[in-house]
Amino acid sequence: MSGTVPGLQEPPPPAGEVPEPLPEPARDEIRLEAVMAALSDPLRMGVVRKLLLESEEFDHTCTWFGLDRPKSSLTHHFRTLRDAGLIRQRQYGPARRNQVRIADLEARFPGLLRLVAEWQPPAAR
Amino acid sequence: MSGTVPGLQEPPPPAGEVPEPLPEPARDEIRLEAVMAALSDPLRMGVVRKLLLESEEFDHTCTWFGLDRPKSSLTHHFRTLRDAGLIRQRQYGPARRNQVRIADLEARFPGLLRLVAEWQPPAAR
DNA sequence: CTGACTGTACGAGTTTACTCGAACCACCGA
DNA sequence: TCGGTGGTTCGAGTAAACTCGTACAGTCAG
Repeated sequence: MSGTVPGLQEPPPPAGEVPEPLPEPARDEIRLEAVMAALSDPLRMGVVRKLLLESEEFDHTCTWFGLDRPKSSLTHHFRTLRDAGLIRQRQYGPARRNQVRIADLEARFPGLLRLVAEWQPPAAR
Repeated sequence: MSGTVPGLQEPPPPAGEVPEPLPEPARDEIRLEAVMAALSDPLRMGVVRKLLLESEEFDHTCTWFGLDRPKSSLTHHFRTLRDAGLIRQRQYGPARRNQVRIADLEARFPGLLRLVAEWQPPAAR
């Protein structure tokens, strides 16, 4: 595809046991208004959408998304997504890999992820 | 049901011609992230949910919702909902009546209104 | 051990949203 | 004409969110 964005190629996580997820709300604790608030930011909406559309077999680190923001900003946004229950984060050595909690979200708010996947960014970045 | 909330009984709008809607985004201009931001506030989520569940033949004024907030606050929240494209407002004499833009929202974000209708408020007010 | 890599924690500045009082306006009925 | 009702606008205070630099911590390869 377009080769401008770095990091689209990323090695899979080291094979072996899967680390435990970082602290996150249980399925029944995910609140719709918190999910809405998390998705009201275009950057975060784009993160979830990209994970839904382009992640293949394995989950990805924060740098895979090619966002040109400082690391502390990315930490903030990914933590917001995790606190809202949208993504799950696992620590693979030094890297932290992200995936969408598809089963939990589909069970709790069916159809919502489809809207995110079909979302059109306001301006092509 | 519970008789604590005032204004559940409300007369229908005066019969006759229907006023034009107040300025609002066209169907294709409704942005998902703006809708999410509007629904991230529990008060506004409750407004849309109540309209979906309890409005019957006609649309309702702001006081029908029984919200104990100053009028200027309600103006702010209803304007936020209208700017995001969630509700349509029409001026009936001195009163302003609200309805959910069901057809527009269902066409643009199918399934989203169902999530709002099934939403559970964090604490029963 | 040292450096590269990924990411956190803290703190501060800036912006945005929410909240509300006060003054005002339009309409309607008596 | 005079309230009462329903709602707006302005402005300001407060709270929350976003943004980011700096410093630091853990892992891994050499």
